[in-house]
Amino acid sequence: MLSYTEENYLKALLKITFENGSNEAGTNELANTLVVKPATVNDMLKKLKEKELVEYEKYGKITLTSEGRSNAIEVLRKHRLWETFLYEKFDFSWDEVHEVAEQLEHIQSTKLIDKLEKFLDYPEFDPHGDPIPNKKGEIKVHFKKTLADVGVGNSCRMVAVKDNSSSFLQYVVKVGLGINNEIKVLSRQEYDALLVIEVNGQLSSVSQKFAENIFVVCQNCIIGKPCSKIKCEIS
Amino acid sequence: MLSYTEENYLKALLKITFENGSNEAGTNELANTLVVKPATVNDMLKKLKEKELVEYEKYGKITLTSEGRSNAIEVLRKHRLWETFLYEKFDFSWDEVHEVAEQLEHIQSTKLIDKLEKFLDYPEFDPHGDPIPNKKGEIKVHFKKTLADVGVGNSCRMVAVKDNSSSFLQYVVKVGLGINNEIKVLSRQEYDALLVIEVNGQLSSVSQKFAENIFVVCQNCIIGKPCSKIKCEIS
DNA sequence: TTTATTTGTTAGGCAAGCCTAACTTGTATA
DNA sequence: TATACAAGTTAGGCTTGCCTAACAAATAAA
Repeated sequence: MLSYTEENYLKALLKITFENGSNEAGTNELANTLVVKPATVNDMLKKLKEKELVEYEKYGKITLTSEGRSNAIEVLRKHRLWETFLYEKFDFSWDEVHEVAEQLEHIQSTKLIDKLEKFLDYPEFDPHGDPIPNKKGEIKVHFKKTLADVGVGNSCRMVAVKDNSSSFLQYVVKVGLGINNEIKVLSRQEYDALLVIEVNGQLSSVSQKFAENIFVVCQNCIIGKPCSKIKCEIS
Repeated sequence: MLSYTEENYLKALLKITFENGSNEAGTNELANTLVVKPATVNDMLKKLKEKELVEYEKYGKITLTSEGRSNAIEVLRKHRLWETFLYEKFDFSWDEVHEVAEQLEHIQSTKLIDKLEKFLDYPEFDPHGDPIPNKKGEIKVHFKKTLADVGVGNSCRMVAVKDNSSSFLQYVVKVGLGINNEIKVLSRQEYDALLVIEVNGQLSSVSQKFAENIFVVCQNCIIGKPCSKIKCEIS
């Protein structure tokens, strides 16, 4: 049985290795993600190595073992199922679900999670558009591009966000955006890539940074199928 | 913000004082309930006193302050709402709900609990028949008698159990009993008060100890209204 | 009322997770 | 290649929540 803290370390490692597009992570990187000091991470790494959940040598890189990885995926699965539940059944807004799901993801009960999944009718994506691992730990590989990649005059549909910070999510809502909303790119400033977009008739200017955090599919794409060369490697 | 452990101490105090029919508890008693050593309880009592959640002097009795009590009731409310949820929506059996609810009761989110309550349509009693405190912390006073109080030849309806141990609950199921089932008392042995009861046509012999742990209402009673002089003082 | 037993307290210790401060190793840059 | 900076490590310390062992107080029994 893993502690709440151990689960969070594994989950953070999964997140980092996914974002890096490799299967390696560093001590500082992990410390930043978890908002603790590198020294603390070092202690924990010894424990996780002892339990054969990570591979790791002094001054080397950290990788998840397959045991560690499957534990991390299980936590991710719970997190995303709970997010979906809160969003769909309890009218939580899009930017509220994360915080509560952070707590719920640590509840230990296989039966509960299986029932939850069934109750939600086996969803494949959470409210942020991220794929939900199935019971076997399989994750749909998800090909995505961002709003920053869409050409002027073209339309796309939002499927997910990259940044889950509350400030970002609130901004997204302010712009009038939500999952499955259509976005039309009206112009792009040469100098700083500032975009003017249209969402449900509402015009907004958004920065490049903002646009890079909005995952989209183009008009002929289907969620879960390739829609560009930009591969979002979750699995 | 209270820790998981602090919440459990307060909840245990509420339970003990309820069972004692007084508002006092002792160190050993609390240690037994929480399955820790008295010395550990002593440490925690100092902390809870510091936080003004309990009143307590050296070698004296422990009582909850109104602040401590309302915290404890909040935990109890969450516990019972989650039990109801698991039982009604996720097909958990009667004896499975407790363990998972023990974890869920510590999730911090007022919105979540309010939505949960609404989702369940403001239930007044949990699957064990125990009253669910409302948002203000009010608990329906519940007058109950037990199966041991029912006269030979009379019928009653089960509304709750006193003992929540898994072994007891499994035994209850084995006898064919569940909430709202009608029980007919066919005979009572003079010597040891052994009862023969009939539930859905099934005859069983049950001990006095067993019978004392089954709360019932008699035929003309309504749950939540007095049905005997035996008062079950939860509030 | 004296003694035995139960109940409660104190002191000192341990593991988990966190910290700071000082150090070492690795790597990028002049 | 020398050096400076970033990344990682170690040592020692803190809090929380638990423990055991020894002791003190209260209560029940003789």
